[in-house]
Parts: sequence; C-alpha cells; structure tokens
Amino acid sequence: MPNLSFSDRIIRWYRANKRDLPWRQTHEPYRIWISEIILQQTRVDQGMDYYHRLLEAFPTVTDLANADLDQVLKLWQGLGYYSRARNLHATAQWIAGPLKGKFPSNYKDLLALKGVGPYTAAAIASFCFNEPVAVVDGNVERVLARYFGVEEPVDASATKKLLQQLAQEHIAAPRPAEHNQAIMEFGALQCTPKNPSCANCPLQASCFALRLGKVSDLPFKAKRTQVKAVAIDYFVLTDGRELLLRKRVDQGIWNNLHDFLSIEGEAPLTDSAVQREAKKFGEWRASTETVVHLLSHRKLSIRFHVVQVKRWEERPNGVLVKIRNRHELAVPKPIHDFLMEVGGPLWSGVRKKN
DNA sequence: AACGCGGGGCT
DNA sequence: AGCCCAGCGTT
Repeated sequence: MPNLSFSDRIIRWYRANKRDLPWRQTHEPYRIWISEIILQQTRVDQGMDYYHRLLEAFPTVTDLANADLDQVLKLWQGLGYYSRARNLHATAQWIAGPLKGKFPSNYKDLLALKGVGPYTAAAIASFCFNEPVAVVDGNVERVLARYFGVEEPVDASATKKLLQQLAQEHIAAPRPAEHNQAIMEFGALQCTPKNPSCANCPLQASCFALRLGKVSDLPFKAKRTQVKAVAIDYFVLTDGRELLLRKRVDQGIWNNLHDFLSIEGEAPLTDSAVQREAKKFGEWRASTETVVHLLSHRKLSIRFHVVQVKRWEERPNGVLVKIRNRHELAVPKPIHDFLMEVGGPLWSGVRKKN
C-alpha cells in the first residue's frame, strides 16, 4: 500500500485491531474523564472494574460531587496514586457547583481542572469534542521515538516538547479523535515495550528503529527512580472487639487512607523496642513475620504487632472500628491483606484472653 | 528540572 | 530485579 501517510496506516491498523472498551462506547465528557483519570499510569485491565464500579456508584458528576471523599477513596482502594481520587472529587464539586454542571469543552479549559494535565486534556478534548490536539502518553512516546528516530532521552523536557510537536504535526486533521485512539492502541498492542510485532507491522517499511536495529533501544530514558528501603512497625491495638485505626494525613504515601499506629524508619524496631512500645498501650500479644511491599520508589518492610488493650479511655487519637466492620474504611494494600486475611487468628487470640 | 506518588504484570 | 503502564502536582 504505497502513498499512505503515517496516520492513514495507524488508523487502518486500528480499525482492524482495536479492542472493544466501554469508554469507546460514549462521548459523554463525564465518563471519558473518569476513564482517563483511572488510566493514568494504569493498565486497561487493572482499571476496568474500577471504571464500572465508580460509574455505578456515581452515575453523574453531581452524584460524585455529593459523595464523601472517604467513599470515593474506598472505591479507589487498591488502584494506587490516591491523589487522583482526591482531585477527581474536588473537580466534580467544581463542575457541579460553580460551573453549574457544564463540563469544560476545550483543551485550554480542561487543562485548568485539578488532576487534568496535557495528556488528559488532549484526550477529553479530542474524544468528546473532536478538537485536533494530539495526545502524548507512554504509548505515543514509544511509537514516535521508534518510527521517527527520536534518540534523545524522552524524559527530558526538551524532548517531551519535541514529541508533542511531532505528534501534533502528524495528527490527521479530519479525524483527530480516531487518530489519537489509534496511535495509543497501536503502542499498547503492536509497538509494545518488549517484543513488539515488527514482523507484521504496517509501518515496518519506514520505521527508523527497525531499519537501524534500534527497536529495543528506543525510547531511551535517562533517569531511573531510586528505591529507598523503609521499615514500618505497626501497632494494632484491640480489645478483641474493636481495632484502632488512624487516618494518614500529610504522610506522603497513602495520604488520606487509614492504617494503624506506626513507627517508620530506616530499620525495623528491635524486639525490646517493640515490647517497650507495646507496653505504652497495653499488652503485647503477637507479631507477624515481615512482609515486603514494593512501590515504585519504596521498598517497605512491614510488621504488625497486636497489642491487647483493657479499656479505650486513654487511647491515642484514631478511629475505633468494630472488627466485623473492618472492610469499610479505605486502606492501603498491605493493611487490607492484614485486616482481611493475616490478622484474624491473632486478634481472635485476644478475644479468648478477655 | 527533579522528585513524589501505587499497584500489578511482564521479562 | 528492572521496566512499564491512556501522568500529574509540587518544589
């Protein structure tokens, strides 16, 4: 097929290979917005259930605006990057309130929303309003860097600017929405990070990286994130009937989610330090083995120490939760695992000793 | 410009 | 173990 443009080939490939995704069945800005926030740094497979549950709970932007933040966070639990949920809620209140329910309808106005950056603004503007502004996400970066031979580090701001211009130059003027969908889908399914399908690629005849044998070298990233080790010792206070949890505020990770009283540092507490801390609250009953929880930038080594308290009168600040209601608060993944699986046998021991 | 922010899947 | 994912906000 000679004389087909880059965009022509991508769109032709897209029509033959696209996935059937729920947010492709609508042009409603609210639904597209929800889907795009969920999909920030998140795979389609991981976000799918969250998309359905959020829209079921909040069918309109007004429903979302009227919800409690804790309810939104509970629905977001397990998805990560929890500031997305906070910004989602704040933006819903902004749209339902001052904007009187009218969703911003162009790139510039969308960009002003909390949690909406250049990628998301371009996505909503093109998908919902057919505005010809190019999306540049990780997929697009990869396709452009390989096909056009962008060898500078893609995580440098000058390169990002170049890629945005390159993407904008090649967007198909008549069909910006479909072009944007197509190039992202192409990156996700065909021009993949590892083992891309170059053998049957519709762009193989003119791909820079394929011609020069640099497919596995592009895109090039200069920085790699440092993973810092952190030890967390949790003290799980319980009388056998209730548990003391605490909301994380200004704590960096897991902001606005609930966990237990903790001591966080470079190394885990010594056994004697655990005993000493436990004594401040009650009687030490049990400790778990260390579980390792990996974040992009942290390696968390976590232990839980169950402490029996006689009475709650002089407890530290926190939220008392009945054990049977322990699923109701939004908690980080390792806390969820402890609450719903690991902890049961430990605090049931406390109950017997009461 | 550099860093912080989750969790999961793939190699 | 390292990389990446429909990135954004803060400093």
